[in-house]
Parts: sequence; structure tokens; C-alpha cells
Amino acid sequence: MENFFKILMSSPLFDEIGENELSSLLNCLAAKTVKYEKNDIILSSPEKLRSIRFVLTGSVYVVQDDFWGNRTIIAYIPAGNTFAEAFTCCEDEYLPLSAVAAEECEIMLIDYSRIIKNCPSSCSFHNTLIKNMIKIVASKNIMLTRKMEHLTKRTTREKILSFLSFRAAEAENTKFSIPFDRQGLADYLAVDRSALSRELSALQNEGIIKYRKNAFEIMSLNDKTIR
Amino acid sequence: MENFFKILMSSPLFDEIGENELSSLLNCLAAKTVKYEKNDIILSSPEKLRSIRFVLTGSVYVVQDDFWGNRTIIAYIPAGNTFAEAFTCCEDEYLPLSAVAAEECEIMLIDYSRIIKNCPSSCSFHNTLIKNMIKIVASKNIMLTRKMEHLTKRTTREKILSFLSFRAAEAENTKFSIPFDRQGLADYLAVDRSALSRELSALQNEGIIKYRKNAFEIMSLNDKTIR
DNA sequence: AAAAGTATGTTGTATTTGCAACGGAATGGA
DNA sequence: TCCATTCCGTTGCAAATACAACATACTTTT
Repeated sequence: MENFFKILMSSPLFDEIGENELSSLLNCLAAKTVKYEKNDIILSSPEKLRSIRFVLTGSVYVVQDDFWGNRTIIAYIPAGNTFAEAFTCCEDEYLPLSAVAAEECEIMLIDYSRIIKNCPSSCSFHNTLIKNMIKIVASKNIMLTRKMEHLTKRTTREKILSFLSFRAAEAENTKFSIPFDRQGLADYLAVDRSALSRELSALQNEGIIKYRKNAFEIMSLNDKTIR
Repeated sequence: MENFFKILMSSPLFDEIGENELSSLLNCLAAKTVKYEKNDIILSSPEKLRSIRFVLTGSVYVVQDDFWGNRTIIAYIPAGNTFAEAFTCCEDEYLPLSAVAAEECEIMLIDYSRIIKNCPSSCSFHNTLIKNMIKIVASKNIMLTRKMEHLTKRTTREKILSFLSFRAAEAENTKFSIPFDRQGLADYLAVDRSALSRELSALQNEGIIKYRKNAFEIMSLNDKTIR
């Protein structure tokens, strides 16, 4: 476990928790780790959850497959972050999502009841941990809201520009990369892949954006581009 | 404040908190109430928040207006529920949303720092309150995920059926009502109002649904209707 | 009860989308 | 290096959508 200290310490879940304390805390939480290969299914719906998942190495997609086989990527979870907390916190809810390994990865499971119960040995970090949990769930909430901002745009073009300009703002640079391949981006924006490609080409022809693989650049920001 | 005890007691925020304790707790939280008329703007983006909002009477829409004036309804908040918690929990985030009164309503403001700080007079309910906060934020998270399930459908018809069948499942009845007028539903599903009307008519003509105003009934559930 | 205002339904049309199919480029083994 | 896969861009076309404009129904006010 010690080799993961760095990633654990930098994570929002263990914010304001010292390195010395982390070891005993992890012990108290009875955390386990599991390894997955690329495209392995980590969670599949419907499933009832008792543990939150922490990505130690690699990365994970949270996806939603519907009745007709359309896949939507709900979120991309890089190392150092948690996923499936919301469904763990609301014990009675069933998971309507799946999680798949975006690449080879190691996932740590932390029993939720151990987080929220002030443990008998009264290690004082539970309070901090709980506050961190709130922050994490709240920011995930905000992330979902942001994604909705893209999804509610009426045309593919608007969705693309909404997404790209958000990424640019996040990167504080007109040049940036995205964590999706074309199919992934199409899934994320809930549009057809070929329609996405068509629109990306059009945008490039019109000189609004440039791209090569996953590297993008926004050339001009006019009325239609500003969020 | 006493006249609101019933609605407060039934709310998830004060779950597992007794009526006797509620009074002193509210005192400790320094809650204030504000009144609004229908269509009044309760919160407008961008704004930085320090208090969570609790709907005592009436109801509220959380909406998102974009650059081009398209409005999307993110959520409908009936009395007894809170809103804008996520943006309050993540202090550093600016609110990219607005809230408007769906009808005449009274809103209680609760300072977030008073919720999470164990108060000097050490009233023992903060822990319960904090756990309730997590649950609330987590379930809002799930609600957003559900909404996304509707939004990611490719056609208006699929969006409508996804939404209606979810409502039916929730009501445990093929007959149910919805908390939106037509424009509201269109905003919620991020489609054009006339396209929505057209598709609703078509669905009714095909005998798949029946509706009159906000009262709906799902007649037949075939492949295309099951979620 | 009339008038004004709002909500809902209807329809025509230009645009956009989803879908299917294909070819070429890039990638990853063997 | 060759082969097999996967990824990406392109295009034609049928279908769905947004938009605008108008008609009708329903509410509210006076």
C-alpha cells in the first residue's frame, strides 16, 4: 500500500490528512485493492454498493448502456479520484450505471460504513474524511451539471463548441487535449460518431478550430463559441 | 418558525432529528426565511453561495439560461427540499445556474459553515446533519444521472418515453401527473416545444399514451417504451 | 361576460441528424 | 514486415428536428 501514498495524499478524499495518519486510517478503513485489465468491467448495473472506489493507477469510464445498446460515457475518472460514491451513500439505490477500465488499472475499495461511522478506536480523522466526502460528491454534482450544459445544446455543433470551450477554459489555453477518442466524444456528447466527425471537419474548414487526434485548438471565439 | 415544523421534520435534511431538538438546532443554525412571488428570481448566475436553501412553502425551478437565451430546467424543487447545496459545499465554485420561484414561496437560508462546524455549544446534531447532507447531495447526484438518462436519448420520442416511463415507475401507476407545463417539459428534455407537442400527439394517435394537460397515462409498453 | 393574456396544438419548410456503408490511416501483435 | 484490428473521415439518403407562424383552447382579470 505504501507505494500508493503519493497518489492517495494528493487526492481530495484525503485532503488535510497527514502522511503519518494515513497509514492508520487506511488500516481502520479496511481498504482492499483489485486489479483490472483494459475494458474489464469493474461495476455493472444493476448492483448494490457498499464500498466507494478509488482509482490508484490507470483510469476508468463510468458509462450507461441503454436498452438499445447505445453507450453514453457519464464520466472519465483519472487516477487519484473516486467513483460510484453517490450510489454508495444512498444505500437503497441500485446502480443504473457501469464502470469499465479505460486502461489497465488498480482500484481501492473502501467500505462506506467505515467512513461515516465514528470508529470505536475514535481515530479523529473521520470528521475530516466526511467533510471531504461531501466536497467530492458536491463537485461531482457540479461536473454533472456542467456536462448537462453541453448536452442541452440543441445542435451537434453547439455541443462540440460548448465542450471544447469548456476544456479550453479549464486548460487556460486555446490548445488542449481531450481524454476521448472520437467514439468516446460522441458517446459523451450523446451524438452520432459520423455526425460528430462531419461537424468537426466543417468547423475546421471554417477555421474555427484545428485538431489532430486528441489535440485541439480553438482558433476564433465569436458569438457562437462563447459560452 | 414553529408553523414550519411539520415540513421541516419530514425533510431529509432533518432526518433522525427529533422535534424537541429541532428548535434549538434551528437557532444554532441561524436560519432566516425570505418570501418570493411567482417567477421571482431567487438566485441568479454567477453568484457565490454561503447558504443552502430550503423550500418551506411553494416550489422552485433550478434553471440554466445559455448565451442564446435557451432555458433548460435542471430540476424542480418542491417544498421540503433543499437546492443549491452542491455549489455551497464547494465554496470556490461559482454558480452557473439560476433559481426561480415556480409559484409563491418561502425559502429558508441556512449558513453552510454552521452546518459543518461542530458548534461551540456542541449540539450533538451536527453529525446527523452532516450525514443527511451527504445523502441529499448524493441523491441529487443520482437525480442528475437519471435526467441524463433521458437527455442522452437521441430522438424526442425516446426522450419523452424515457421520461414518462420513469415517472410511471416512480408513481407505481400507469396514470400519473407531471410537474411541468409543455414549455417546461420541453425545457427539461432540451427539445423544441412544438416538436414536443408534435411527438406527443403522434404518440397519442398511435395509442401509446394518453394525456390531458399534465395528467398522463401510458397505454402500452412495447420494446421501444421499456427503459 | 368580454377582453386580454397565456398555454397548447398544428403545419410547412429548411436544416440537421442518424444510419449505413466504405476506404484509408494508424495501431498492435505475430 | 505483414496481417488483423481498430480508428477516423466521408458521403448519400431517409427521417427527425428546429423554427416560425398561426389557430384554438383555456385562464384570469375586470
